[in-house]
Amino acid sequence: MAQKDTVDRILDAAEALFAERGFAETSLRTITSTANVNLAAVNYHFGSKKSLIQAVFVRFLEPLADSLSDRLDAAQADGQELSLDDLLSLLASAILSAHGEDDVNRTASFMRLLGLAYTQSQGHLRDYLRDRYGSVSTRYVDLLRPACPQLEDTDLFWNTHFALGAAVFSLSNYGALDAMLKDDSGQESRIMNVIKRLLAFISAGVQVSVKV
Amino acid sequence: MAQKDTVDRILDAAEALFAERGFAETSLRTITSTANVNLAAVNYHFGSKKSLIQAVFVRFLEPLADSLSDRLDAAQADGQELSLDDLLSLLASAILSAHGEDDVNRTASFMRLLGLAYTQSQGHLRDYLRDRYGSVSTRYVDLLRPACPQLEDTDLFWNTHFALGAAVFSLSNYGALDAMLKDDSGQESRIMNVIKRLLAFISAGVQVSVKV
DNA sequence: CCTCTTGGCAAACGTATGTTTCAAACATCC
DNA sequence: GGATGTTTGAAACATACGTTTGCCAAGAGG
Repeated sequence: MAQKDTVDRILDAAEALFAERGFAETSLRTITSTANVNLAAVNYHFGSKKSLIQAVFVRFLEPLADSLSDRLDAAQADGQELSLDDLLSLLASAILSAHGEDDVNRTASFMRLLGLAYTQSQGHLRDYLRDRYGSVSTRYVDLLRPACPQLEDTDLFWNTHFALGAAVFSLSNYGALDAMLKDDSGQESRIMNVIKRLLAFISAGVQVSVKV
Repeated sequence: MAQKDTVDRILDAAEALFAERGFAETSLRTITSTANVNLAAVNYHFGSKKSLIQAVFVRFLEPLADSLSDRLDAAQADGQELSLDDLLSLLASAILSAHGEDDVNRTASFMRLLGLAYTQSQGHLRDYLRDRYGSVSTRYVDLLRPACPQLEDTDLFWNTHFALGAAVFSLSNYGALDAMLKDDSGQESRIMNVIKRLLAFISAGVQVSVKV
């Protein structure tokens, strides 16, 4: 099982380092020496750095997409409609459970990666993720529509992206923000409470309809 | 005035390229050849790439900070309290006017930079900006408190960061989102309308209080 | 006229990066 | 147990980067 070991050690190291410093700022040498594997192992097992980046995302998104699909199946089985808050907490718990609730830091660091995937150019990643996970996300958004009957499609489009921004930004900078809060007020936050706040914020914002 | 020309050409090129591709992904060679100046000019005029990055931010933030201060002065002169919506649209118009409303693209691309400053590690930038513009931002947040009397300090802290995330994310990806919307619905957005939507979204979300 | 400063230019420097190579070690199967 | 295919290891490769250097042109001041 030497191979699986090596591959996973590389993925672990890459995931943590990418989340911490970004893609371009993380060299293969840093990754391989953190993972205690030979430099050439990355190109041997993954082919290139680009493919490594994609593999990191796939390893996280695959269970998430499955978990989200399962929960949607279960929730839709009753036949009754899902409310906005149902849908939001369903998504939140799918994300949290995708790799065990215990490892909340991993979730936070994945949110950071998600943010990076958007902000850092990495066009190849965006395209790759879209055509691999587009159907799940479309299914989710389609459920949002009847949950917010007062919204036009354009309202829904922008509101969901505002919400996505709030989530990605705040969770991906959770570490820095928590430190800032502690500086200012001496208090410390717990990530579950922040997620609760975030869901409330999003829920209120998403329902806003704007006539232009 | 050969110098000012060179300095500004570098700043223009750097601003656009950084916004488009990020800091690490933009080389000095790309910047200088876009700006039609010699490679050594960057290190001659700015000292280093780090200082160039800072200079790009200062060139944008300085007028913005001034414009925001002025507007706050003017608004506070009447003596009457500022509502949340007053404060939000005041900030929005300060940002838009900081470099002329005509060049909305420049504002969008600056939002992208702002997002990068958060997500890309660039610790030096974060510290530098904080101690240079911390006082203006503190002043603004202090006005937010009485405008949302029902909020605890912790509510306000997280809600403002959620709002910041929504703004930075959506505006900095405005180009991509607009294209996506057009693909989906054939419609096209105008950025002023999106800003209007964003303000409504934020206004609703910020006022949410959460008991934990 | 000479000197000194400022800005620009081409070339080079040193380093770090992603990738490739090739031989050695290892595992697997007949 | 030897042959075969797979995985590691150390080294090299080619390239791209930020930065530095040394020289030249133009202008200012005495």
